[in-house]
Amino acid sequence: MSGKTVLIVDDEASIREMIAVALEMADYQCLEAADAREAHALIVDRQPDLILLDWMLPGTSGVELARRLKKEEVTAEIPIIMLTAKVEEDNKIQGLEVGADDYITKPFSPRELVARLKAVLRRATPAGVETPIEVDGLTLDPIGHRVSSASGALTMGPTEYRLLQFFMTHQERVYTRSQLLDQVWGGNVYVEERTVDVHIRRLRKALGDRYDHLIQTVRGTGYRFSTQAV
Amino acid sequence: MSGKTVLIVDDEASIREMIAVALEMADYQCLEAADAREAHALIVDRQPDLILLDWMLPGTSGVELARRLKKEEVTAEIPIIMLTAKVEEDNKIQGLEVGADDYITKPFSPRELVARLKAVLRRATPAGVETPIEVDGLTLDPIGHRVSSASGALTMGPTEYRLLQFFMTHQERVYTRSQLLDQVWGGNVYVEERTVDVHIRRLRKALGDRYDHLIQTVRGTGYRFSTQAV
DNA sequence: GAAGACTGTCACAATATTGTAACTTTATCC
DNA sequence: GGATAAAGTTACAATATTGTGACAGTCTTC
Repeated sequence: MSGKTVLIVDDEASIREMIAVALEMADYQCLEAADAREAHALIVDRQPDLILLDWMLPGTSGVELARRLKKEEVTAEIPIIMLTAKVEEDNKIQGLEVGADDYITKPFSPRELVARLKAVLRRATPAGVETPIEVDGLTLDPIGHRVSSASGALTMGPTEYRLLQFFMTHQERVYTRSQLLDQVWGGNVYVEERTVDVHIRRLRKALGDRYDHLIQTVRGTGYRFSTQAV
Repeated sequence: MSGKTVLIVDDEASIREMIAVALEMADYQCLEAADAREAHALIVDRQPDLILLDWMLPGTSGVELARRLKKEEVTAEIPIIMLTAKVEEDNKIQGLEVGADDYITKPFSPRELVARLKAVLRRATPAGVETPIEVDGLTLDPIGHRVSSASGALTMGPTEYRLLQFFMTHQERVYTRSQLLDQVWGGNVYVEERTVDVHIRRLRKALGDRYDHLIQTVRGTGYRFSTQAV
């Protein structure tokens, strides 16, 4: 249910597959890329929660890719774990500079990989997730799993809650129905796009007259959470 | 059964493991962290009863970490024992300032470690844990191991008591079934998640109509103890 | 060693949530 | 202004989640 998405970037298919199998057993969803280009496309498209990046890559090196990713706004906050044959001090320093969050030296056990990965994700998430988010008196408290306004608590279904949480952490940006299905429903569900509309409707209803204008329709595209008038 | 949770923060895995083995034999549950970040994540996540902190840490020093922890509300009352190669007066003063509760100089015997640790825990517990907790007339008295309301004593099984105690010391926060199993049943038991539901039911029943609303169901997630209406 | 309390699990009941289809309303384009 | 596409709404059946009572095994207590 909490299935985070992990992007595996390595040029050896066998290694990718080995990792993917291990991660899927631990309920992570996997994406695979063999080089920097593929990686980049998948990141933009699927917005993984974590990137497993091989130190050596054909063309651009892993370090170089990491550096590029950390510079871009979209990808800057995605944690990166470097896979390296042998961490040398030099590498480590270079890696830390570009912002890798952890290192794993090959060969490694699946158990270790999953453990490290959990640790990194745990470290990475709290900042954003544990703090209550407030907009115009509408507050979402992720710790208590509550939404409230001045006039009291708002009740809504789990999906509406997740939808609102996603929107409040990604304000002022339009998402297509398909992106919302990916982000809120989680990767590989087979659900009609119009279903999003229905949940948007339910969310608006739960928010009430006072706040339903925050969920804005962008005709022909999707929806947006915005504090600015349409 | 009284298994307290101890967080070991040291960058050397071998030392961590040595300590962990010693503590586990003495019926403590151990968590391990190699650096300040991991430590922080684990503290937030698992809320240990005591922290064993190495003086020297990569990046942030142990002293610095201790200072930070003592400042934060969540962690301020968790006792800290510093591990140092050799306590010099200078260190000691610095350490006392940041609020470490004891020092142990490496190398130390497991026996000594456990003894010191017990002493610190004995000293530390009264403040936080032995004080009765009261909510809306419902009182849990950890010393007498009793729960009472205006209309008299409430009886419940041991598990229900621990569950209530956990909830009353962690109010307004949602816990998943798996987290409750970790926290209330204790780390490594293999029990069905639905068992939590049954004990929640028993606890609610024991609390009676007057108080059972304090245990709230958060559909799709878990349970929460809250004085606020749903 | 028997009575009683406590636990964990199961099966079934009670609810809440979900996705979809069908229908209505609103915006857009010519 | 009418045709057409897109989004809003509602109702409903299917599904998922939680509540509840019962039961057998285990541990306590006297």
